[in-house]
Amino acid sequence: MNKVSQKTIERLILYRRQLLGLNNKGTTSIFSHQLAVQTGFTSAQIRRDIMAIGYSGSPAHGYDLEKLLSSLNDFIDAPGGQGVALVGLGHLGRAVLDYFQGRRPNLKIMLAFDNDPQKVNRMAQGCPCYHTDELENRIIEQKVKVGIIAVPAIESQDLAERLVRAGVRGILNYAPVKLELPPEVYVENRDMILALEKAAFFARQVTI
Amino acid sequence: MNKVSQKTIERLILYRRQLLGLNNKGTTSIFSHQLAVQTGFTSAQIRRDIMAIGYSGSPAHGYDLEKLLSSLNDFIDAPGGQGVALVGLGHLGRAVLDYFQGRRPNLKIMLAFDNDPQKVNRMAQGCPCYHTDELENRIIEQKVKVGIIAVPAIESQDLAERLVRAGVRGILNYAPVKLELPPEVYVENRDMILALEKAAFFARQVTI
DNA sequence: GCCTGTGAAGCTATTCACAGCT
DNA sequence: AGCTGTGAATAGCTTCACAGGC
Repeated sequence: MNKVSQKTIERLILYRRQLLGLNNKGTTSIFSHQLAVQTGFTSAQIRRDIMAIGYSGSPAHGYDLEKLLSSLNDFIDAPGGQGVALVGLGHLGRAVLDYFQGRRPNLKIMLAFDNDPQKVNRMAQGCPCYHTDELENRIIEQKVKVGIIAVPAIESQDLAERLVRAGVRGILNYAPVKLELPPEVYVENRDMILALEKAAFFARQVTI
Repeated sequence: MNKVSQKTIERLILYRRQLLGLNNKGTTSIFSHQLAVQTGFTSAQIRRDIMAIGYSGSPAHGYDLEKLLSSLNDFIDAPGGQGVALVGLGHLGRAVLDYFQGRRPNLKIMLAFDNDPQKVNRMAQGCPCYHTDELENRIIEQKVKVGIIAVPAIESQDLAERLVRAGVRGILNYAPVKLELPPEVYVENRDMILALEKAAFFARQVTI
């Protein structure tokens, strides 16, 4: 039941989000074709993905919302929750906090780091910010395994290496840089410049 | 020679970035296996991609850097350059300006929009910010075809529709929302929350 | 010898389509 | 009748491996 592709995980996360919304509205069950309309995937795709996490619906009533949500949570979330370290508290770092903080009960940005004395030793959206000098110590102390790189390109490789040395195993990288890290470290690249160049390219293509 | 997949375009953009760096250092030609090491793709992949844009190297000298760059530019960029409209000048919008502005000569964020009177009718990183009420008029006037959604989730659908009505054909969407837009509009989703959930998930998996 | 360009093979991901259930 | 679960088919993407050229 384990070992799921990156694409599948992305969809599972989106299903969960959609289902949480429905759950709040009082819906108690759903068919794959309904979720398909709401998420933009095909119903066959959804059935395959749900199969992959080992949950089964019933042909008569579709998927039980509560149970499916709890299967999704079990699959996606870490048992005791996960802490995240945010490196860089510039506009991007603050944007990440704005968008994210409090959104996922099992995932919390527990530490932020920056060099700016104006930011160091203050709270930002419920998250303490420390000087980058303290990065290794604080991360080891808090046993954080997930990091976010939100610093300028030039600083990103060095800080990523320091995260990894402190035990981080998954990095969300916003800098437009290919990080060179040991292969066991997972890197999710969200290159801000690439994204815009790509959108601009396809704005000119005839879709359809 | 046209019609290239999303994945191919992403790689082409990264090749170009790498090659621009080499060009500045005075390199004049490169073999696919060298670019492979520098970018982390395979040499066969690189040769296929370069084939797709209709450029040919020589077995003896590899790819001529100047010529390959100019083929890449011809393929990736719009002939007269493209203007971009940024909707939302909060932390995320400013981060986009910080990272992007001045990076690509053929792509310029020409307009920003926000509701905050503190921001309206001022410049931010060389880009004028107008009130959101002016969105349609300004975009039509400037013939902008690319938009960036950097507003809270709740506002994103409405603003995306307004962009499209004003003629925008490609949208970079940072909000954690599936935008419902006509199929001819290209949407590049960069859901900030999904990215972090995904990185957290794979931080726990045994890569390799 | 060592490169490029590329047909063919191999993989991965998605969709089809239907048996089986209620 | 209308759903799920899933084998089989298809589509899409990447790598292999080698002919041909300098």
